[in-house]
Amino acid sequence: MHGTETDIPDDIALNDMICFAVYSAGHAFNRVYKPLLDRLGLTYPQFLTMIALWNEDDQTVGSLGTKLSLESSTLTPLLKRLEGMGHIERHRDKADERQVLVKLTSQGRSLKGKAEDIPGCIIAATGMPVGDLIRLQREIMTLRRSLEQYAA
Amino acid sequence: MHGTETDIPDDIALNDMICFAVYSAGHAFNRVYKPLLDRLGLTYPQFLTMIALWNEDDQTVGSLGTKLSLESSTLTPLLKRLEGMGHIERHRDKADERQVLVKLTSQGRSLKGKAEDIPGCIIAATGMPVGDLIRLQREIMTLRRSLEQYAA
DNA sequence: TGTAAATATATCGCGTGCGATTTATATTGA
DNA sequence: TCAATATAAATCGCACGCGATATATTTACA
Repeated sequence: MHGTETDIPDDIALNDMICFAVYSAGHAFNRVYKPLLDRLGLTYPQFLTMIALWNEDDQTVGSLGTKLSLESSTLTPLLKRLEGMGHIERHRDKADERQVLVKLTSQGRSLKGKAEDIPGCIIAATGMPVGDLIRLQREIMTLRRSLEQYAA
Repeated sequence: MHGTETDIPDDIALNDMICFAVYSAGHAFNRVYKPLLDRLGLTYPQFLTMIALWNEDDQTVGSLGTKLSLESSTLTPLLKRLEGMGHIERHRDKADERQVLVKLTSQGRSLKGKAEDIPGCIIAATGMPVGDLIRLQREIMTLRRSLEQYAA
């Protein structure tokens, strides 16, 4: 019995698994983003990092990690690449030398302008009304919170 | 204006973006799966591949790639690792030597038994009623299909 | 005060994931 | 038939993503 409202399927089928739906939808998003982000010279995680900085400049690596749910082992090399491209600067915090502060350069700030049409493209790509999209987005964030709570 | 039903936000905010919701929910699933799959000695993509084979043995690399939305450049090394563990065998198709057929070994088949409690754990981790989960899963698959269509 | 514990970031190894290319085989059509 | 084209996997380079560990700095507290 598959797909009924109350039973857990006896056989595991990829297309009935919510984790696989999320996994493959993530890949699908990446494929839509790829040509849009190529114009900016950014990867998708780099783009997310820039968004976090456009919203709040001068953050520590840890603060970015919390917002993006990424470890320093992922962020440090990524930030070094953004620094190499000239979009950000990294400096140890004078008040607490353990921390590294990440700041946008003027180049990094101005990149935001080139990204302005991207959200509209993504919304178009989903083929869904914005209201449905917002509702779905909130449900997935709720799911994420439950999973994080369970994993912790 | 954020979060209204009709407007595209002026400022891009991570927590309002459906792509980020999907991206971070995917990571959250991975963190929940990690301890469960460690018992099987599998990674999450390896687990998905085994599920595809438990449902239909003796598939080509291309068929697995279609079902998992993965390229041969991802699958080939992954399948070699599964082969190295003794879960599968890979042989060129006699009828069409371009294709490689992937078959479960008896060890690979019996691994399914050790995975039987995993779906229940995942459902518990989501903290959602199964009915809601199925509905959400279908909505995300619909989203995925739209994105794939747009990317193509 | 001075040492143990905690905190923040960086480094390393391994497994994805994909675009671009290569190699081998099969199909097509002049 | 046989050369051009198409198809299927594999290979390579690069960028995540994380667990485990290392390093540096700060905090706690005996």
